[in-house]
Amino acid sequence: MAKRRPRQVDVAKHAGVSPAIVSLVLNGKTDDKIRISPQTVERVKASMRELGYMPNPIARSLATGHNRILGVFTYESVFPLQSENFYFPVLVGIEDEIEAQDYDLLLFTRSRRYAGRRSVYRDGVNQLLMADGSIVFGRDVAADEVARLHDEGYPFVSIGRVETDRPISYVATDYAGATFEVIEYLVGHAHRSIAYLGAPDRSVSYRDREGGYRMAHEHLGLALDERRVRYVDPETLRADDLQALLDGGATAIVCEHHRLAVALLRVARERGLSAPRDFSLALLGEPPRAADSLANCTTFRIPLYAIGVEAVRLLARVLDGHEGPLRSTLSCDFVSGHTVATLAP
Amino acid sequence: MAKRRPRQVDVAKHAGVSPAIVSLVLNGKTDDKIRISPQTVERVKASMRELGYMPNPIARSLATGHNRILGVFTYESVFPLQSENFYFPVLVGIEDEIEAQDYDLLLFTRSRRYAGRRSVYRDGVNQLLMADGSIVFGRDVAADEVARLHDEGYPFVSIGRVETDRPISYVATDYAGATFEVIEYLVGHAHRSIAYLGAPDRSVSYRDREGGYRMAHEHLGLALDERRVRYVDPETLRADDLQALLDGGATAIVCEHHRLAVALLRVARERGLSAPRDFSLALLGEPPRAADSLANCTTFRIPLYAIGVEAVRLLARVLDGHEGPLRSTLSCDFVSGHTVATLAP
DNA sequence: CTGAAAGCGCTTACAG
DNA sequence: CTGAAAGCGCTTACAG
Repeated sequence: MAKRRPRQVDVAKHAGVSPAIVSLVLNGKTDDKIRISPQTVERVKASMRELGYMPNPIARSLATGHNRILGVFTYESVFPLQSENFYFPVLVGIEDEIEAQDYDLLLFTRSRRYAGRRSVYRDGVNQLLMADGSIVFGRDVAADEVARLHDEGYPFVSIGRVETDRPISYVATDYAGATFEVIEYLVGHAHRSIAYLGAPDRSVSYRDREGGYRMAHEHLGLALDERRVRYVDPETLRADDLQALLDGGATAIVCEHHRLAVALLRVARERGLSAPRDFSLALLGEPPRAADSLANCTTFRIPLYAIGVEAVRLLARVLDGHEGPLRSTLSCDFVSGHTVATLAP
Repeated sequence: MAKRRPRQVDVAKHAGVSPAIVSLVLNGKTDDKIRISPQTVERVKASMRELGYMPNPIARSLATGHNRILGVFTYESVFPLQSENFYFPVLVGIEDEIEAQDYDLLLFTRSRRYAGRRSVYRDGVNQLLMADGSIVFGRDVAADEVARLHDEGYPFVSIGRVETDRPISYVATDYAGATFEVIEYLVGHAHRSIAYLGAPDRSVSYRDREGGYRMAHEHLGLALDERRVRYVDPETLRADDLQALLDGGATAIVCEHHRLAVALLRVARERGLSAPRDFSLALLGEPPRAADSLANCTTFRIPLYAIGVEAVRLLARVLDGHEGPLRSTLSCDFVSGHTVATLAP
């Protein structure tokens, strides 16, 4: 049958040299200090061709300690290959840049199958080790796992700021700044009393937005009424909730999440209310295309593709030996939309 | 600094056993014939935890000869991660099934950078060797490379039939059958004289369609006029070409490729002609969403997602030791559309 | 039931 | 300029 592939020794024997020479010729280390006679090089190359030799990349990885493979791990429950997925453009950016950096791309799809929350560790074993380095992302990057990865010395970059005391590398999105800008815009339209509708789960990116909201109040000299900051599940949002905010004097509402905004518009309709007629509305982050009711919403655009690209760039630098954490924060583009009206004095 | 990761020997020493025992415990080979005392197992596990040991997957790959990684290589110039890409749904199917089969997914993005046509071989070296097996696809899977892969004994599955004498595994699309069905449909609408507009490049999938066209003529007892079979570049298609076909008696036209159909409708419009009023039109394969002018075209749907899934299934069987080539041919769904009219007698 | 050894196929100091 | 050897970190027969 198919006789086993020739190995380096076979080539060495065939060419009458030692395996080391074959390795050197293979890796083109023939010009530096270690000089091999041109005839020898030619003889080795001829033998390689003749025997149809091709080096085993696994063995090479073991010997060198790297393999030019970059891994991608997501904490999302579903791999972001579905193009409607929020993270899909990030993945495209990652892929493009991994190609540009001349790496292959390993998608850790296996891990998904293991119970409970997704985890980089399976039975306590780091699943990323096959790749030279990895990018991890998802709405909820697990701070403890990331800390452990760091402590192990595994090279990785997180997409999304992670709250940990470890000096990890990440690319963050400036949700705080973008939210600040939205509040500024509302204030520029004469709003002084802006309600904040947040998700019940206070993940980092949400808290960053809220931070921007609070900072804007401080910097712009607006009074902040805590009764106007509400965390609510879109499922349970009632028309009464909206009414209460408006009765409390709010003239504008910002929503952390598109589902909150959709729910808000729905309950508004129940009462015959709409934006921007009865209240102004801004969304803190781009809505998915499918959310028709938000097509013209005032919001900001998250640079998803660029985030993916930047993550790979940082990872490449880490792998090139950069010491210390590497961090980038990318800003969002404000989108004025049509759900904010100037408040009549 | 970060002291190097503990290896198996370290655990062995710590637990006072030989490395072999650690390996056995690690791989749970503790129940079969080789029995290790429960205390020993516990001691080893405790040592592993204590030292924070995690096995090196590369070393394991080298020793076992596999790593539960499946590769994906495309002959397309651009990786099909762009969601508008024809092959994108195939990739999604591949990814889903690779996950289901508990493998990781290695995307060979590196190869793209190497000059000329895309190739599995870089400087003569098979780039796929890192993965246990791979799926290759693209509009033009290189028959010579695929033959070589087969001769080397590398496990792979091709998406798309490949014309080679080697018994390779592939999943094909029944373009011939689908085209047959289209012709049958046209004949059912009283057409007897059906022109065939093909691409100048006669890649396998195109020839399969043409085969279906010819077979349909034979089986349905239709005369086939070779002057009605034309290979033409969509760029150079002229209104005169259409006119000539119609003057020659053609009442219906089938197009191999959506760009041909778009071009055909364009030149038709120049003459004030349209389908299905002045001629009937069918497209031999689903148009991309962006092709508005073909939104209602009579055509057939290519089961792209299912093709990806099936390819992974075949590959998994090959890796499970199945001997001999594995082949699947998936059929397309006819889409009646609105570009075919019944011919007045 | 456990240990010592060879092997997976490379690369890289280290001698000559 | 080239060879012999050790090492990368595992697994798997093979002895005991």
